[in-house]
Amino acid sequence: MATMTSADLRVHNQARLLRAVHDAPEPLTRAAAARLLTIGRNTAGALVGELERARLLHEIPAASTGRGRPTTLLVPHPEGPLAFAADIREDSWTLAQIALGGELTELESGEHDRTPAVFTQIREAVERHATDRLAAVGIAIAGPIWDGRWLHISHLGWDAVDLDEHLGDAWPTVIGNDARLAGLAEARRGALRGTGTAMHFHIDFDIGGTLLLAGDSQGGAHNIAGEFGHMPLTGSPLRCMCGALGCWSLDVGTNALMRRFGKAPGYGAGRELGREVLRRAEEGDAKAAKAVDDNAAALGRGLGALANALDPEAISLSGLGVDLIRLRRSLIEETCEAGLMAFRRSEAPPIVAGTVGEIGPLRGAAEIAFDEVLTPEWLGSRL
Amino acid sequence: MATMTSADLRVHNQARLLRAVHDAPEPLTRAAAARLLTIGRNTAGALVGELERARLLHEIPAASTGRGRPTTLLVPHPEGPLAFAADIREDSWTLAQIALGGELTELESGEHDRTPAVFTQIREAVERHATDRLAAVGIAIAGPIWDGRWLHISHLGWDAVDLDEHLGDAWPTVIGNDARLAGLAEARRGALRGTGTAMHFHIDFDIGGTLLLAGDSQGGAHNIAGEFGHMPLTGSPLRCMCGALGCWSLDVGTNALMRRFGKAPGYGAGRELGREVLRRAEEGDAKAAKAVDDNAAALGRGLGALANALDPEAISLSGLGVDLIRLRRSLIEETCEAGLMAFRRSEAPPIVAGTVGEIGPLRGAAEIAFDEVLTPEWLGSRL
DNA sequence: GTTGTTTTGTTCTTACTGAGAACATAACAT
DNA sequence: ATGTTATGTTCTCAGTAAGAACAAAACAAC
Repeated sequence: MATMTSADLRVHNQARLLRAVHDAPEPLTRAAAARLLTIGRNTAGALVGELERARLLHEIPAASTGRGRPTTLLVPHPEGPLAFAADIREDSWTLAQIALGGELTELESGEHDRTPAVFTQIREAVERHATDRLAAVGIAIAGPIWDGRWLHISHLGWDAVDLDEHLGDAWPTVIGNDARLAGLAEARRGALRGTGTAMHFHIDFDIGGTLLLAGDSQGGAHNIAGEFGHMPLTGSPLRCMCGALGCWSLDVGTNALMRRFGKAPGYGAGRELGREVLRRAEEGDAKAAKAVDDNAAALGRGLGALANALDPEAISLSGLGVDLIRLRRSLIEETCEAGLMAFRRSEAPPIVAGTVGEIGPLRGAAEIAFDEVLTPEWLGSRL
Repeated sequence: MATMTSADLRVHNQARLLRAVHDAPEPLTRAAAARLLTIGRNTAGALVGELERARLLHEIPAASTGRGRPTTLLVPHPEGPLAFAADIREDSWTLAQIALGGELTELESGEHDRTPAVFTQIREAVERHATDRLAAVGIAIAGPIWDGRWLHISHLGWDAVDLDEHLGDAWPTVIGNDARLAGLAEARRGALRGTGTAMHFHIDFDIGGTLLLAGDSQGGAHNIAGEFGHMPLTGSPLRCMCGALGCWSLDVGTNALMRRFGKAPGYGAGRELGREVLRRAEEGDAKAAKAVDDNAAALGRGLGALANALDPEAISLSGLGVDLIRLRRSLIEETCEAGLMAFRRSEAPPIVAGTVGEIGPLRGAAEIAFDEVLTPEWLGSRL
């Protein structure tokens, strides 16, 4: 609960208004915004007027919906702030531009050589596209990031890469784990919208996720929470490359599928094989089907355990998880239920596929970038 | 972010002030409170004045500490609101009265027959002691409580006891799981004070806990989060009485100790045996020592897994956990570290004994009761 | 013992906020 | 053409916290 003076009040309400516009699934009218924030029409008019003059919001005539004087639609200002979001995958990257409200435009993409030089590539791409409107940059990457600075990405051989050496400070830059950001995207604009407590899991080579509380991804002490894949939830006897024993990720994800077919669980190289296993399972190949079964069962078992601990309203999945729901929904639900405490079974959390899709990490990166902007502090300096 | 008018501002700041007084480890002076809330001395004077007139705060001369005009100490008003807190254990209960700031006075205690009749006993005890000052009642009990209403306490044979049938509505009443409330007490007034992200585990017959974010215990969708003991973290092959398989609680806690000595893991009956095992282990009995070793190792293993997932700043333990830290600190730390992802090991979260002690659940119950009071809504109605 | 220093309390003014009432306006319905 | 409905606009008003200036109460230094 921050300090609040009568002058801060205005900025506070303007931040609420901008947040409402940004979060709304469809453009908000000025009248609807006033109702949503429970402020008077006069106050709404004053707030919007100042935000328009600050080139943050723009009003356009709204199509009339019935009786009553027509109102205006609140849309991002044509000269308003933009966020850039980058998604770094195992050998490629994408840069996109996002406006207030979430409109996303892809700017550029490329390949990289699996070294931290990718950050230079991205920085240069940002510089190519940057204008005065660029307010913040968000980056999604697969791997843990200690305190937003130290990268520990075992499959790229990055041990403790110092981001401060690779990112410029020309723009406020925030970075997050791809699984966390995919979850954040679902919570803000996808399947988990409106939930109080929810969980998201992104299944790729391994499994990562995030606890979402009221639309916010929980970062923990070092902004490195969410490594649910590195809990021993399925009794695997194997040692994980993270250093611990029996991690859930050894049984769920593309690596787990690959291991079934005698391939070393390399990262980045085996995504095609993973897809192939799914395809063969769909076509009736028994060995592939068994591998998918085991993957789904291990997924369900872990979800049940985590639901006991964290009591989510809903659980969403992205990446391979979407395929697993499509192919093995009932198996996942049964194993999840078996792992739930008995009294929870009658109201088990729904397990749903994410609706944001492949661009989840990119969207999530845009969200954390805009979170830097939609603050009373930033707003106060802009007005 | 709630609606805020210039009139709400006053109540908002008064709530902040009362919260500061309640949370402060030592009585706050008016001048210190003004600095803490970063409000002017004039504003502080006005706020305190109104709170004094509303019989919420009282000012007494403060001992002077050096130069400068003497200030006043902000203490609870002699006619101010009180919370009652009850702690229900397996065969006994305690009722206490708590004032703003946390001063706790035990009122009454008794035994019960392990049926929901205990709630009638407590209600009658509350009525015996209630005055106009009683503002809210908080209850701690060992077992999950669905949506604050349905109790599922297997060791008492309570399947879905409806609290609404057993608690009156004469006072606002809130109820919480004892492990969660012990954790809340540590976060507000104990070893976890000031942490952003922390975890607490209460080890009794089994193990329960809570995730604490900025001093708040996370309840989940049905206020029933925190059943970390019912995750399969240690690879136990046994079925748990919760209905799931391989729960952590099968390896940690008094029940786990008892099982080692051929006793059925009953609840409530075996606490003495648990203490006896600890005593014998301290005296050098090999079998007892091994049982304690296994308990501590299983504890550490689970803590490591959970630290990977939730990235706590610190972990505190209560109940049997305090003894385990005393007797087997290094074993717990080693097994925890072995379960951590390698890159986390250099900055593993400290594992500390709770400092609130046995009355943790009672203190936590008082906190949730006062949380009902220290809101802008309650305050607004009182002023 | 006098004087200066430091900290806090008190008073008054001021800039600013959002609410509310009254009225104006622009659509649709009859 | 007239009434209804929802929204925009203008003005007044009660209320907030900040800031400046001053008063008061303690200690420190000489």
